[in-house]
Amino acid sequence: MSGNLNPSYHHGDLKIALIKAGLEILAESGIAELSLRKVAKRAGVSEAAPYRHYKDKDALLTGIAEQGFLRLSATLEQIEEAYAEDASVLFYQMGFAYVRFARTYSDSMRIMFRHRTQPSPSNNPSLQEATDQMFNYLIDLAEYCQQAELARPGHPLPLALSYWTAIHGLSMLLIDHGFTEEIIQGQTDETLARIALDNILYGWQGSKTL
Amino acid sequence: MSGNLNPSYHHGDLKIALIKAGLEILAESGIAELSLRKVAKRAGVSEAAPYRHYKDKDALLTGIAEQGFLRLSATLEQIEEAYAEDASVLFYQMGFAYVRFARTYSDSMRIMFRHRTQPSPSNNPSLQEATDQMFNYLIDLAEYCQQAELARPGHPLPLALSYWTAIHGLSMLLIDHGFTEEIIQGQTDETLARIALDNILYGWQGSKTL
DNA sequence: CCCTTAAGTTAACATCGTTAATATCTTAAT
DNA sequence: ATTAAGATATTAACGATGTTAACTTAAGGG
Repeated sequence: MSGNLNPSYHHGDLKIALIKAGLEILAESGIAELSLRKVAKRAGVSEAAPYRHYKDKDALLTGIAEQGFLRLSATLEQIEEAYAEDASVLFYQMGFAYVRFARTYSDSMRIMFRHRTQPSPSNNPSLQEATDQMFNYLIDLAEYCQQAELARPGHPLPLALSYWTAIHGLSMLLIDHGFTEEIIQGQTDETLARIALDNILYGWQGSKTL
Repeated sequence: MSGNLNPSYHHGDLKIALIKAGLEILAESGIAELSLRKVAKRAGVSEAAPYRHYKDKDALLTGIAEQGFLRLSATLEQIEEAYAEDASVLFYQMGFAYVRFARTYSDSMRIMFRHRTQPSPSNNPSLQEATDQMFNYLIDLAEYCQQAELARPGHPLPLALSYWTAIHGLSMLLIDHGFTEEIIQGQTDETLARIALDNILYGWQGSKTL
């Protein structure tokens, strides 16, 4: 109950400490350096210790992904609070924030949206919850825009879905070099985000009706 | 000049054969089994032979990615030819085809759009060319839709960019389990694609003006 | 106090990417 | 035709990684 006499045994909260160690390595050295062994060493345990808490590396990565979704949620929440008064500003700022998050924590993004052999939602309720929490800020956004008559009425889900696919696609193409110079022509992230966001709102027919 | 007396030496077109072997492994066993050593063995050479033709594994993967872009281009070309007469149908069918390609060749997609340490376009002209060729079918699509007055006039590039980000984002979220059941609610790929595509065309304001 | 069980350790295995040293084939100049 | 040079391939080895097996230690309830 009191302090651990032998600190190498019964770490106490190793499961959480491993995720923390993983995030530190990610921030300091990037995804290429993120091995189970290094995570274990940084957490101060032996290389096989993580297996008492995570089935395999994939399971630990899922834990890290969950943290990523929580941080992204927190970011979007801040944006929502900051710009709640003006739905139009909120619409653009939330998109910018998503792209900025992807740029800043690109390795986290890759882990959050990496391929998982075992479909996560069914097998991992807490990851599912974190994902849904993030998505709910997009639902909120859609509803704000409906109230401000920026978006058609009806179910907000298809609106949020469209928003996510577009801004997520842009983010991933940006961080993984999917664009060639011929395509982006030297334009900044924000300019590209504005193009995508304008289109979400007005569509290809867009300026015709404006 | 005549037949190779010793078939283990001077394979002849090993550079191409390695990509072919990689694609075979990808199709048969998936990305998890795609190691340089296995690729080499399947091509009938020793494990270090690939290094005469590719700087490292990443370089071979880039070659495989290039093939992926060429195949995707070919797919989009077929769609363009099949539905050229009706821009609206072409608009939707091209999106469906992109999503279907992602589903069918999901491992190829992950390699095509994986993170590259050295930004590919500058260092790899042929990959850049393959990417641009694919994107040009989206430019074509935008121009068709402009002619049919489905899209506003002006530069087609922002239109194609919006299209790509949205349909690419949807595809990646689909194949890497980015969606939870709460979000997609059991809807088919095509239904989800239709939602995204409707939005590209009409935007969030969409049905209000229709 | 002992005994079960959870949690951690060490050792080992197979696989992987990569490099060094070596061997073999091809080619072109002599 | 000979041979030197260069391209291409092989074998052997190294270090790192994910993972498992066998063993050890700590914690807590009867």
